[in-house]
Amino acid sequence: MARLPEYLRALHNLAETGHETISSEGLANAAGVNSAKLRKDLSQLGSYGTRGVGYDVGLLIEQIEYVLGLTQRRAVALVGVGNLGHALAGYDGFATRGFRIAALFDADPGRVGEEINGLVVRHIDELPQVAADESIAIGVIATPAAAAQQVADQLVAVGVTSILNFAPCVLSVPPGVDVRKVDLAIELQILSFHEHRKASLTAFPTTGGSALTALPNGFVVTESQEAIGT
Amino acid sequence: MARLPEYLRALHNLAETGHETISSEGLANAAGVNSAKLRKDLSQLGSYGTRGVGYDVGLLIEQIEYVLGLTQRRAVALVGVGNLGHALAGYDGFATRGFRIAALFDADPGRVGEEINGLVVRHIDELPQVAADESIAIGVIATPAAAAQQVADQLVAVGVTSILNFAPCVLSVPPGVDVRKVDLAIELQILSFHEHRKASLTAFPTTGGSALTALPNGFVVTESQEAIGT
DNA sequence: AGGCGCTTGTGAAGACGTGCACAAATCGCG
DNA sequence: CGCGATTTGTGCACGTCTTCACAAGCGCCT
Repeated sequence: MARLPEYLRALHNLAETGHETISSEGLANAAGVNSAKLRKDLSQLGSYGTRGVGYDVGLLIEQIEYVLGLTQRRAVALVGVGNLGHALAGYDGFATRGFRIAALFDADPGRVGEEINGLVVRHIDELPQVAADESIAIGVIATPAAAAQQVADQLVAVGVTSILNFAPCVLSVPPGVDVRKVDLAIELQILSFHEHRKASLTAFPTTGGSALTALPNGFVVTESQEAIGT
Repeated sequence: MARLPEYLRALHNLAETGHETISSEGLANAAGVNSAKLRKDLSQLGSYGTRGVGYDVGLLIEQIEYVLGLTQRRAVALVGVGNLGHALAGYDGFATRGFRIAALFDADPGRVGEEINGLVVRHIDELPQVAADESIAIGVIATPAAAAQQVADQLVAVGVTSILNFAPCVLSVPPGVDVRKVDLAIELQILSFHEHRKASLTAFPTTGGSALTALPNGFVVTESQEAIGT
């Protein structure tokens, strides 16, 4: 389930503040979800808490990390060291949450050789050699949209089976390869939609706005703050 | 609907390549969704294509932009000019897709005064004055998790009603304020989960892996490449 | 003018996720 | 040792989203 990482983060917070056990309601609050949903998610894990007491924080962390495959520190290849790629290369959230950026690549010869956070940027053509040394299963694409598909093909060719794509385009990959897409502009556009809806609702509180302003069969958006699918 | 921005991007691509009309199936392919789903989404818009022909690309772009509230260029305030915030401030995808970064803020005096992409970083305490000048409805939080809640409160206090949160924590905001969260590490962890699942499936193809490796009532994940909710 | 092929829009069925409400289980205390 | 307070795990019902399949409509060609 896609909510597990959120639970995991909340659990780490709780562990740091000294909690040894946590009730489903407490954890649900910390993760921003319904407590019944959380219990159902955790029950699917097969892991069990203790009735009357709650869940053992340490044990639950172990379980979730195991299910997420975080017991091994996974090597990630980052392609595209532009504006965004630069920030990603320096983002310590990856290192602290189970991942190791193993190599940086770019197609621009002007960027090759640059050192970021202790890692040297290599040319994308060196990808096969690097992949032969390190077992890289996850690739991150932070290139312009025009280059993304080609990079994806190259990643797949060297055995990458999971791709995190920041380029605003749809990638086509063979079956068995997972792609997750993060489009920052789309996130803002969704917020803009909410803004627009709110504005027209206050303007025409009874009608819900014109047929074009708000959608005919009124989109009622409940629980926000959840940007996770699949 | 949260898929509209994706359609919009695909439509812009089509417009640039000279298409004047597009069938639901063609657009569905470009956006990476099912054609029936796309038709249903568009029919809810109230906008109509022409049977036997398809949708008018230009008209559809107008309609979607209107529904998303992109007819006005929205002003965005970005708080936190660290690693990630720096990249966001320079990300031209915002400017080209309907948004204008109106102001940059940070709490670190050492960063105040720095100029990024033509904008000067101001101290977070100046937020009320800036908000008085410009009508800012959307805020982006790119601070460390420890500061995020406080920043969110400050944003809400000056009238921001939509927040895009990059900090790995849950924000609590009053009703009427929308929050979308993007956690880069979580995206990778979800991919890691897929990796783990794939690895155990190939190891034990018949059983689907041990009860802990893969989930008991096997998660079959279809259609990936969709990271949008709400 | 008429028919044919193509495409939209939508009804209906099915899958899926969500939340309630309660039984089962555990701990602590008298 | 037993009882009550508390919390998990889950059956059930409900609403939403997805997908199929097809009728209605439009343009083009003869």
